[in-house]
Amino acid sequence: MIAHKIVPNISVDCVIFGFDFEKLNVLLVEREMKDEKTGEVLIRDHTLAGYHIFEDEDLDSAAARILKGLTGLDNIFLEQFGAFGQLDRVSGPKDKMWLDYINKGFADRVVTVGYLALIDNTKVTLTLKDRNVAWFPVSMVSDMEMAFDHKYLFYTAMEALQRKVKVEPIAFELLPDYFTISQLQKLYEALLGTSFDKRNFRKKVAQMHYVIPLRKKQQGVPHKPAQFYLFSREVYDKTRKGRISFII
Amino acid sequence: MIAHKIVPNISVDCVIFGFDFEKLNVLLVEREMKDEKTGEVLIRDHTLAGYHIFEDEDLDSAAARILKGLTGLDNIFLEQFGAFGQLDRVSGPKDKMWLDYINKGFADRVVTVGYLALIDNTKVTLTLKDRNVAWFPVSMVSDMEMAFDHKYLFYTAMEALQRKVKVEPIAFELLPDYFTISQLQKLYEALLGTSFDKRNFRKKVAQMHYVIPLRKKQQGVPHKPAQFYLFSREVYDKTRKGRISFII
DNA sequence: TTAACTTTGTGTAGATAGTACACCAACAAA
DNA sequence: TTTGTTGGTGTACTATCTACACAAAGTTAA
Repeated sequence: MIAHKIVPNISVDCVIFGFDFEKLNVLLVEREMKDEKTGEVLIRDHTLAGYHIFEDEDLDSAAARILKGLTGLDNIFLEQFGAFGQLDRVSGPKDKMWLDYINKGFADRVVTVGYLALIDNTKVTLTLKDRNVAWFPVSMVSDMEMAFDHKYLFYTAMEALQRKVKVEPIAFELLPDYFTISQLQKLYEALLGTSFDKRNFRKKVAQMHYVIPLRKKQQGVPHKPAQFYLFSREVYDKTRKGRISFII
Repeated sequence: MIAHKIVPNISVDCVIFGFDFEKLNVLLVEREMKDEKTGEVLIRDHTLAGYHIFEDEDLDSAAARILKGLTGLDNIFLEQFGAFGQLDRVSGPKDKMWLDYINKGFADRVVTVGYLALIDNTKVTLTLKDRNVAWFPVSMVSDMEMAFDHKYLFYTAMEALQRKVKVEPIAFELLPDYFTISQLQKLYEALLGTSFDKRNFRKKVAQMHYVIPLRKKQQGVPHKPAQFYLFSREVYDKTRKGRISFII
């Protein structure tokens, strides 16, 4: 293992979203610091998955590295949602104390680049055990204490996600390869915080020729089994209409 | 004037767009370097408006500072479109030579944050004289030589602009306070590289209640004078419909 | 084996928005 | 008064959006 030199004033933070067929979740890392003598808990809050970039790696690679380290996953949807450089973003009292404590040679002034990651929950959950990493419902974030400006980063990521999801077929990144229309609908409802009429939603999906029905059906469910579908990016790219819709 | 210390490895670059009622333009700075002895031109190309951030300023302020320095304008639409951190982004042969030449203590590895600025051409043009700064039609950029990865930044900004313009009422930032519908149509056509049917376009504008007709008309034009309109952000914010339009 | 439960999956009618298309009106200049 | 130029309007057709109710296909429990 090569020791990489970090860039002390540039970091990358990942807002990692997952969907459990019920609600949208975000992956957070617990940050804890105890008084060495008394054992008193001085800091216990959460941070996004992030780290400083290395001197010999670009931003996207740094984000991918962090994601892989935490989830074991490769080839994940990962996209920038902004750069953050407020002067005081890492200098709250707890944050100062923390940086002192871990003593890694990070600068006082750090610009971070935010990445948003969408992962298929069914493929993870395992690698996380015995680490201080866990999924939290996005609705819970408002009540949590978070390090640095990470709560702000989270909400910025959330807004970016809601904007993108209306305009690009990225929601599928949060679903397994095979999914039902109901699952897709629940996902959009969770993402946008709304609810849709079932028949109208399905009519819409029927127009998306890149959402392709399979011969497979659910099995063992105590109700009428649903049909599985898959998302085809090839079909999407081919049939995509460059529609212009001014906002009214 | 206080001397600010720069951050050697973080910069901001502004892609400044303007509209002259005919086409979309971008503001570029000429970069020239001559051999000290022979006078031979070693470098003559263009860069975006950019500079390293200062230690005591955040990213948005740095972008605003750069914009003000170049155009004299304040309160300009200015929005991030990405962060760029490729390892080799400032290390082409000419770029190395240039950085050596200007010798400002910039790092070899620089992460830049791209900002896109939209300005009302009628308010500038003046302050630019006797500087190596000029407007270029965006269609001309493909044939120009540009410093660093600035051509790539430009195209990324262009795509971001085209995306945003379909979904947010930011095009108005490129027009004067009062404008005609034809000017608005030409602007959208220039931005998106398409053309629209006049009647349908005007029907659409009529639905945008935030585009408000004035009593004023054009004067001194050798044809039927057009009515002026203005954009009202207040009305926009009030009447905005949170429409969801999945892409098909 | 029947009944109860749960989720799937379907159609229609009215309203709204999108598209394609041609001509007269108002002004300046010659 | 004619010419040139841009501004400004309406209609018929199609596509999409919205609101809304009930039978079908499974499992489970009586």
